[in-house]
Amino acid sequence: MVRMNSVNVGAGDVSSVAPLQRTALHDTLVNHLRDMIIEGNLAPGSRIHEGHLGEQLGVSRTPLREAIKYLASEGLVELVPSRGAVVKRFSPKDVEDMLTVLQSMEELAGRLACEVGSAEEIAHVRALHDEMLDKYRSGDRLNYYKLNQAIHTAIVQMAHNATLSNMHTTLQTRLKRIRFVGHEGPEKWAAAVAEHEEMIVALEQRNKPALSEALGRHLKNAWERVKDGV
Amino acid sequence: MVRMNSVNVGAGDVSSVAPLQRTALHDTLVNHLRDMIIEGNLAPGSRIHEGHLGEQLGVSRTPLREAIKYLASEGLVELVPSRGAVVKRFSPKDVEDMLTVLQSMEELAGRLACEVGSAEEIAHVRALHDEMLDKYRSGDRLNYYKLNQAIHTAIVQMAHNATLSNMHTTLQTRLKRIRFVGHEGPEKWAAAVAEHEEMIVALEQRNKPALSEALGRHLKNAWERVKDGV
DNA sequence: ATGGAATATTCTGCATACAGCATGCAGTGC
DNA sequence: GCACTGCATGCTGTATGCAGAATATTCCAT
Repeated sequence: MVRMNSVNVGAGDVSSVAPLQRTALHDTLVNHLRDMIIEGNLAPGSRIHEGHLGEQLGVSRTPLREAIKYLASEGLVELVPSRGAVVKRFSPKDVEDMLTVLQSMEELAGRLACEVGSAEEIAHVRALHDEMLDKYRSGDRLNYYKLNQAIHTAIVQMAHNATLSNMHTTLQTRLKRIRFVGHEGPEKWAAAVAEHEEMIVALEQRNKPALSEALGRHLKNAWERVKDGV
Repeated sequence: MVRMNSVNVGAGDVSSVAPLQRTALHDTLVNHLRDMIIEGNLAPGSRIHEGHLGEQLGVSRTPLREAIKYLASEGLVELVPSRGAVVKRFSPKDVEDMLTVLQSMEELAGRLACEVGSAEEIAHVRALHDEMLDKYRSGDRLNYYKLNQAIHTAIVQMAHNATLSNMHTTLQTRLKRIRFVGHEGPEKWAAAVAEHEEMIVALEQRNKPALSEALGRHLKNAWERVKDGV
């Protein structure tokens, strides 16, 4: 759940020289595997073959295994003793459960954001929103989707609560696999955009209950909209 | 965050022979290290020396490293590239953040428990509560504490939401290190017990808002009570 | 032909070995 | 006397090797 810190160890930092980003192999693998799972390259329910996968990626089994353990804790894979790791398969009930928690988190984040978010942060979210509207108008679904996610993430970030951010990210990641399926029709899409507009307004007014309620409703509706596609 | 399943793989399960509990070393280590961290055997901020620790526990570095990666994802340790793992140190702000999220989760759990909890489950919680009262009256702090935790866990369990349970457990574990410090005085202790009584009543009446509110207030107060001790 | 047992194979789990990076210390130049 | 460089040491990160479990295969019996 907590993303690993790629701490930059600049011994004697000279003025403003950017310290180079060091990355351990197992860390890289965590991200790579996560992407593979989300994008479906590693199908749910399928076993992860350390030997093959390692060879395919050009790494030995050790860092690969370490990455798998990390993802197991994140809930993306399941560890079966003596049989290795399996990409976790989520039942509809699992997904509903996650959404319930995610909704609760976003509602909390909304309230906190209204309290402690800075004017700059709010402006930033507004900017993202406007950009998203552009993508909506031009029918650019992929970038619409990305900005959509970015907005939700930004609002959670505004709560300035590290634990909340981490857990939200974890859930959002798990659900990405599901949500990506959601290619809703024009009218549903319009409804989603309208909800976003509501959210932004509530945020700009720092209207806690309104934002919280809008976020909750938005998520609930988002699920209703894509439900059939799962 | 998700506890590893120690799945019992009985190849050819004969009638009702208890399948032997297979446990992988890295899994065992996860639990062991977690306990060590919670109990303070591994001090916050201290580096984890793979060589020494492994020798001390009688295991090689490989499963130890795997366990560390798992705990890193859980947020109990931090991975520093090329310098290994460090037991995470939580700032007061971190603790407050965790409690904010924990509170939100318990409130949610309370609402769900009122909805979907069975009568048996409610009776079970009541039993735990009565037992806890016994410990309170006899001044048995340790068992009081354990039952206290058990009650909160049981209520969350009643929500029948796996994700919520897992995340709640993760947070509760992280905070255990902190909460254990809480040796409050008699009057504060009495207040905590009173709050619990309130919770049970609300649960038995399936009074959603009341239970949710009581849980939230209880946690907030619990924090106020032990705050100074941190 | 089919079910089952014995065997062969494959894969996981753990240990060990090796390479590279971090850190502390001594030595040298200013 | 101070700072910087270069070396030595220790630890992390990765690869490989080996033992045991799980699974696939084959062969025999019915």
